[in-house]
Amino acid sequence: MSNGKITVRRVAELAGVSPATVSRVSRGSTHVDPVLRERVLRVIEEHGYKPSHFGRALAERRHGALGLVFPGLSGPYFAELIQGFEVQALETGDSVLVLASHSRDDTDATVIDLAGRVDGMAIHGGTVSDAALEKLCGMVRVVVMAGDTGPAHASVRVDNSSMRGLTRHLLVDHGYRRLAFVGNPDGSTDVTVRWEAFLAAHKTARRKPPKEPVRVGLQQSDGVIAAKQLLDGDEPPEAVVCANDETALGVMIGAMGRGLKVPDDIAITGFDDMPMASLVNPDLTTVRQPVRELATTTARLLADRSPDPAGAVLLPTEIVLRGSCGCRDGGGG
Amino acid sequence: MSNGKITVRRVAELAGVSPATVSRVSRGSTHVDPVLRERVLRVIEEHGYKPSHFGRALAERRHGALGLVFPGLSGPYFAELIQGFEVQALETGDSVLVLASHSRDDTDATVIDLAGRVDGMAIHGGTVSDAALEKLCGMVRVVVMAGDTGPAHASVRVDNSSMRGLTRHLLVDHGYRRLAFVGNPDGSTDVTVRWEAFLAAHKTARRKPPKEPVRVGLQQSDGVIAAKQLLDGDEPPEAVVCANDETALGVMIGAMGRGLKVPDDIAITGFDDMPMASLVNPDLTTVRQPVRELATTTARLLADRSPDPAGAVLLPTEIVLRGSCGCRDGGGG
DNA sequence: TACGTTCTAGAAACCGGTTTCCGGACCATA
DNA sequence: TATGGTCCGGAAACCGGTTTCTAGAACGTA
Repeated sequence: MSNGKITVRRVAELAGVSPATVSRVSRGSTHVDPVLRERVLRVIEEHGYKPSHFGRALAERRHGALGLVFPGLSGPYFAELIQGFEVQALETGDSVLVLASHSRDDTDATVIDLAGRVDGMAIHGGTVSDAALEKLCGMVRVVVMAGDTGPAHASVRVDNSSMRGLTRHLLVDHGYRRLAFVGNPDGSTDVTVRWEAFLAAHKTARRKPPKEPVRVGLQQSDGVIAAKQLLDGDEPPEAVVCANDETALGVMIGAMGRGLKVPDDIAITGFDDMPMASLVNPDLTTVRQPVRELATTTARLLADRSPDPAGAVLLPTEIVLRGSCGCRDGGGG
Repeated sequence: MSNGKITVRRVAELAGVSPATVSRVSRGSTHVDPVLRERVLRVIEEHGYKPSHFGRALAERRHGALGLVFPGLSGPYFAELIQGFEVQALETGDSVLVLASHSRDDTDATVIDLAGRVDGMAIHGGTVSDAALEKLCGMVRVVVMAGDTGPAHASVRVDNSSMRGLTRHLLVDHGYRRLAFVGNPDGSTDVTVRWEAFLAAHKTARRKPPKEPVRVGLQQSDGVIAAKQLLDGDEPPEAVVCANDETALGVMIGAMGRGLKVPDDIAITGFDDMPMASLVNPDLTTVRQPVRELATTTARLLADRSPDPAGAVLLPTEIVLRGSCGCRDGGGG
């Protein structure tokens, strides 16, 4: 009925009490005479009074909202991330403001603006410039996820070093010679670290350094593009190490489309262990990372109003050996 | 420096003017003496004054934010949707609050709460109950996207009836007998309409009604699950019509994993025309729908402060015939 | 009966901008 | 010089809750 336009003072008037009492009742806090409380509650019920977020936010000096900044979302990874973050935020009664716009240059200004309407911000690695990040830390509580750790902000990330063990597995256990890396190390912190771990594994195994990575995005379609580049050229690799499962699936689709057999003709690995990984044939060797936990931990850190400013959480990952690398040949079919 | 804690009155004090003048300068609106303006601007610059969204929202009686309610996001469709929506919202200076939580029962309450902090809400079809929707319409401007059209709210949707032409193509042009439908008609309005178009095409072609749909979700992994169900049973279909590209890809992966050839052994079609559709081998016959336009149109309708309350926008779609249905046999490789 | 304690409820200030209203200054014209 | 119009800037009210402060009532105790 009444367009949500009813205010404390109006309710107070209707119930014959003061605004203060209405506020007390609506917050359910301090002791109020049962008779008055009842009267106020009836008016609230009758007129559908909802306290305005404006006024409340202004008075409480808190927005009741968290910001979430992405590099442009796509794929199951970000879906899981946003969903986990949101569920956790709802838990504490916070709303979620997302910023997934892509253009890097105006993003800084947009991000700063966003900081003005939230109590805390979760920022995905590689999304904002260092200058902007520093400014943000001065404005609101900031948690960087899947990015660099720093002194001014807290961070939550996963242990990407499992990529080292996975690479070692391909080099040593399977004895593959030529490995290719698919993913852009300059694109995100995660990929940077995975690429470095890939390099390190080569060094440890005393192999000559691999070729330059195939610098593509993280979507399935990027995997198909990478496959074209890798498989149609001279000297295709024996194994393709992908920055995530999405691109690995894309590479696999590209390989199969060319009549190649996985893993006999070419081995492929991913990173994430998303649902599809265990459903393809052969099923995908990958690294399991706790994406949802990454999101919920971040949200929890932001909602937590404790004084400590920073801290670095590192979530464990686990290598999952399946058919696509050559283990259990023949796959799951 | 100053934790964003600086207020109009403080700036006014420092610049030796009244808060009113500061407000005027910061909004850049009415005529102010250049000398005073300059003085105020310098103080603003020096102390990094940013007007609080609280106060502004309260005074202007507008949040400067739009809500976006999803059934739980995943896949390129929702990624595109949220991104398009956000870009358009930023255009008008609005922030975006997303609600992607899945549990239907508490969602109603959450959605109502969300309505209290935004100026308008975009609601994806099949996300909230009719009762909640009605209540929302009384609170804020509402646009339903990809859902039912109604008298109280505006709506933007795509022309799903192309599914009818696509089905006809399979039945008549290719002469396939047994068609299977993958997707849950009770899951979303889009799928409902596509399923009905699928049925209608059978009736028009005077074929006997198809079997019950394979009721799975809209993700790639759901397609793999559907493939298992369809292909491992007796009497597999000659063609599989999927509710979207994601599941179609999943079915295709499942089919290939079983050694089947597409389209010779089994034809497959999708809906969306996402990037992957043209990259697989054979490339995917599908229906192109303008997802980004769906999002931007919705956001534009919400930002538009014109008085007309409702309206129904129907965006055109286009059948895209490629290799996976049997046209251009041999595919793109 | 008088005094002190406790508890409740209303008045008023406050959160931080915006905007209306009004007085004063400046300029032009009679 | 007097008067009318225009423009500018400050005081104050307002947006809608919350919270502190205080007055008064009720109750218990000396």
